[in-house]
Amino acid sequence: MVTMENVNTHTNQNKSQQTLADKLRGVGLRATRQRLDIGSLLFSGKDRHVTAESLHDEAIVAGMKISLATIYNALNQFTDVGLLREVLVDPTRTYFDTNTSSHHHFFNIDNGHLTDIPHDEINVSCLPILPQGQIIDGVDILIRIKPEA
Amino acid sequence: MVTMENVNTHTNQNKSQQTLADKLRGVGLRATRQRLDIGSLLFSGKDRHVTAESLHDEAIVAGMKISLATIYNALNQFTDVGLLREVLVDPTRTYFDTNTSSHHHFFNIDNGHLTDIPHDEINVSCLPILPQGQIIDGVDILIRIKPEA
DNA sequence: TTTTTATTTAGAATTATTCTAAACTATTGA
DNA sequence: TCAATAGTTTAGAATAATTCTAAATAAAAA
Repeated sequence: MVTMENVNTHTNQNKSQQTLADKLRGVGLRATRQRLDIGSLLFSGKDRHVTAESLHDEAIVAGMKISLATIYNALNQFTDVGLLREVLVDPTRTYFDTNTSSHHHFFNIDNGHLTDIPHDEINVSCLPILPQGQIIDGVDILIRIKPEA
Repeated sequence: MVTMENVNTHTNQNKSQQTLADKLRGVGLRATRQRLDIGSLLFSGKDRHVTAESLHDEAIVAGMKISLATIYNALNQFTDVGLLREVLVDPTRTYFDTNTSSHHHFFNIDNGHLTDIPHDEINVSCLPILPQGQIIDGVDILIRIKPEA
């Protein structure tokens, strides 16, 4: 029996889900429905900044059946394997960034909005002397901005 | 009656507490015993990075009678008036820095140790275009370091 | 298939932090 | 100096983000 549920509709959605499944297996994670759903929200084009809560709300609105615990698990796993990156801006909640390339952030202290600064638009010069025997793991630059006047 | 408790012992401790009292009144805070105690731990020479918990532990060891809630209150008030500065390095707890001048941080991801980078040892060039109508409130640079090899 | 191993999830637990409201203390002004 | 007032401290409750537990479920392997 063929229903709408098992017909392959050949949409872009399907195609990107397929790619995503490979991506997940490639990092040693099973391509479960929940992870594919989360991935479809996170990795469909534009870069995003989400919290566990915001992503869960979004998933629910999109009609996905998924628990908050699973969102937390997935965000942490995705971060562990390098599919996401944590951004520290607010001590009360963790933000995750789908852009894992080297770049920095503007944080609007007025409305809590976070935006990327392209890598080539900022530059740290005159790097300080590192403590003995230590090497750099990463550099995070956060520019807090606010409305003029 | 004169006891050890109300004799002025003319120590450096006393002197710095006096200065501190003025500092507190200068920012509109009453110079209570608790705030003086906390201040004596925070502002006695070298710059420090503390959490509410670590400072409370330290105060207890020093024999000070002070509640954790008061530590939280004081750290937040001191931050509000510019005597301290918050540093975001760990999503699970807030660090406070007694160095409020413009500077940045090394964060040792191996042991969680935080150290200052003097202002003149680091430098951001080529500042990115700000979103329309926004101005910079501050710039935080965090360099994550780890043991070599 | 059947078995094994990973994943999901509800709900409990944990943890940092804030809140509440009552007791206390510094400051003000008579 | 002393009472009135306004700010402070604190125990303990409350909150909120996140993790944990253990049982049910689903994916992969045999």
